[in-house]
Amino acid sequence: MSESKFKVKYEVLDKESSFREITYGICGSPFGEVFLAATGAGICYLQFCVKDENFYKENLVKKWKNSSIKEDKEKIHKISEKVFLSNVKEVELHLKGTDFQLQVWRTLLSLPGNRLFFYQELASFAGFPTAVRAVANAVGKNPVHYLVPCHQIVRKDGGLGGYAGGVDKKKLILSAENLI
DNA sequence: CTTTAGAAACATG
DNA sequence: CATGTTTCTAAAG
Repeated sequence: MSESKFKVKYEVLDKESSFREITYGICGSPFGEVFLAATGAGICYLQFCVKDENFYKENLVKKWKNSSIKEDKEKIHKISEKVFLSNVKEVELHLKGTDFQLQVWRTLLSLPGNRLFFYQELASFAGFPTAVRAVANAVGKNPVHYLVPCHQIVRKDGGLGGYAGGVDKKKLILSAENLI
């Protein structure tokens, strides 16, 4: 299970992004409910629901300023099946962030899925061996949970570190993938 | 209204 | 306490 990683294509946007139509919705997953959103190009937002729907909607609007969002449960449901019941290994992501963030996320995506990593290791791989804190910061900003394996990164002192969806969820996913 | 400067914050070691 | 980046706020221009 941990061997099969997603193949991910992703696209980078400028700060002044062009108009996008974003579809969003809430759906189930093996790890609880998720808020999922996608542009025509791919998934741009995926978070485990720990707050109410409005919180994520606001976030979405804030991040993708020039875009309009609309709900489409069916479409989102379809996407989620592709992600979580993955017979399909290829998923399209549509990420937006600073160069630094993108590089960190890219590194995360290239990580082998069969073991844990320390924040420090990640920093080295990303090319910023001394910028651990900055990297951790970027990891926290990752808009697409689970696909970008931010849960695979842990503290060096044995602690789990943080997780936007809650540390419990982090633990849950890790044990489901036999990494812990 | 747009740009700039500075400070605080951050999922660490 | 250092590290490097982002984000927020306040003050200019």
